[in-house]
Amino acid sequence: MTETRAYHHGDLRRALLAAALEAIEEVGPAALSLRDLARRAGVSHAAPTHHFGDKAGLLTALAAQGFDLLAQALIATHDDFLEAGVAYVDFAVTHRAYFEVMFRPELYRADDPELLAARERSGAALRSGVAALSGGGGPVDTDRDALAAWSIAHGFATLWLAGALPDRVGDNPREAARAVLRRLSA
Amino acid sequence: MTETRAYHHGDLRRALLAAALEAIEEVGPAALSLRDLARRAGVSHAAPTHHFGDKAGLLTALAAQGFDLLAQALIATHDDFLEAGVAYVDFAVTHRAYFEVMFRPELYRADDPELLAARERSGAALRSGVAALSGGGGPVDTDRDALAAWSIAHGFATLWLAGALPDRVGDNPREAARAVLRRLSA
DNA sequence: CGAAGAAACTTGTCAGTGACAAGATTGCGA
DNA sequence: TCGCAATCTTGTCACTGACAAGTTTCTTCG
Repeated sequence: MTETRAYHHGDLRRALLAAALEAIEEVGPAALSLRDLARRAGVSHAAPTHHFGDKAGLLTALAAQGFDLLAQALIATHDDFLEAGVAYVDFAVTHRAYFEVMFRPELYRADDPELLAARERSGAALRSGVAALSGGGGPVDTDRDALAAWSIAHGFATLWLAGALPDRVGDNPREAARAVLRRLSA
Repeated sequence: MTETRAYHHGDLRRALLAAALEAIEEVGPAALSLRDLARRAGVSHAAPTHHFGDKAGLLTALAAQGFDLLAQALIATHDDFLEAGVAYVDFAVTHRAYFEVMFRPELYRADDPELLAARERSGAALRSGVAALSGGGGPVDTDRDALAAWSIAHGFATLWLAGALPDRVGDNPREAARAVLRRLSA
């Protein structure tokens, strides 16, 4: 296992994405440096260009991958509203780097087809969970309910990540999120 | 009224903050360039340093001013929960540049005393509005209710700003926010 | 009034960055 | 095995934030 292999890294694209996740967790998506990623991967400063074109290209790939992972996490809750909300917050905290890129469309190409498809998959999974909640009879407005659910989960997640919440909320995001999300289903 | 006055702009600090608000609305807070602000204000590229030290200093001042404006907007709703929520969303949409900086603490000095004080004023105004809602008797948990209210308003606001919401939500943020916020008070 | 010192701003410079062009190396299919 | 395409490198440019040092204006105080 040689330490440095000249030319043909073998899996540079994947290595760069992994390095990007690390770097974003350290300095945030805005301060991300392509040259730093190249250094982390042990390649020259221009190597990333070949795989992603530019910085926005790399972040587009990351965002698409993130929406895909989020969709999977939501689907795994099997249309349980509360669990879907908790999973949403859990995803944001556990995959912070993904989440921070996903909702910053000015950093990537929001019209990328692959990304749009993955984004739609998460949206569908979310609505599906909400539809299960409001099945209890009476006139329901799934669209509005889904928007409310998405808002409360997304708001809690972003406030948590921004460190804006007071200490008394505790250090367990899943538990705290569950308590907050319950206010909506009550 | 001379067009260019050498030395002593007169109100450069304010001019730079105003230029920053403009620039952030155009390119976002991350892509903000101090040199661009200097050009907009008609001064040399190093002039901003004297007033703010560095980029983080400028954004700290902006964030503090933003929290102050938000607190005023919330206080003006006189402890009406729904109106406070609508005002929160309205602030985010109307003062997009402020809002985008305020909740990106990695961009500024989050331990700045003036900023902390302004932030605490908004927090108090928010809790005050929620306390008014839950005054209807029964066991109440104002902390948790305030967190839920903050989450849903903040989530809706950030999703709106990120352009993540589907078209069918419409183009009137106040109206759409009111419908969503009502799901919490019901 | 006027001089000293502080405040405000400028010019000059440096390392780091993203993007691009052009060239070198390697793997793969005909 | 030969040629070509994919992969990666070296070199370069304009731009940026930060800092150092100098210049101009304002203010305060003798």
